[in-house]
Amino acid sequence: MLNRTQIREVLDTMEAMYPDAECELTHSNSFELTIAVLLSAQATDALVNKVTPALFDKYKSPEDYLAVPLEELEQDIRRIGLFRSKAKNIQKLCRSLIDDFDGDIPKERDELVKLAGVGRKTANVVTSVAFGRPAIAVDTHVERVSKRLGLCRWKDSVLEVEKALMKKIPEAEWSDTHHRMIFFGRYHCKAQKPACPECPLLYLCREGKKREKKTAAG
DNA sequence: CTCCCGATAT
DNA sequence: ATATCAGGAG
Repeated sequence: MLNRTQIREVLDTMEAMYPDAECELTHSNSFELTIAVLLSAQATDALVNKVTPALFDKYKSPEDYLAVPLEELEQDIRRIGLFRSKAKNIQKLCRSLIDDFDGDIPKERDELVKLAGVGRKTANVVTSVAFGRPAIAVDTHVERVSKRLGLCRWKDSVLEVEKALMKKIPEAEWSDTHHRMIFFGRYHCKAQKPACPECPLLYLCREGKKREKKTAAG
């Protein structure tokens, strides 16, 4: 586990690497963002961004998504994967937006998670990106990076990772750090082929040092 | 815990 | 061929 000084070095290094890291899901309002994040479960942002332009052109309101048969919406998002459950969740989400939330995406996480297909991670993204609330959404990248660097314990659940990060990172830096960790994980500390040899954080990374030994021996 | 699931990288 | 991708529901 990293100490205070090391955590500061991690935050500063990531800021230097990705000073302008931000949400890469294309969207023009909180409703589109929520749909995009829901669709991005177990899919890459790049793929979601290929599908959403036509999708957002066709469906502009909750009513629009409810006006077509489920099968039609399924076909419109099929390429993203998990399309049956996602299509069903989108229509359920739109129904409850109209019935329970006056047609608007709620701003609080506790309200957001009541929507179908919206769990804690998606709610954190929406409340943070769309409404500027401080939050750390722990996705696959944030979890992997946090565990490799030692910002949390290896055995931590996703919620425990989030709590560890919120405790160790100043609240004012939550949202920026969150996006920088996404970029760091997506483009540098990748799941399959991490760039350890050229990593500025290798000196304090348990996992990176292990990998260095491995490649040196093998 | 399992299931959902196509696209892409390795 | 297999792993992974801005997870969530049952």
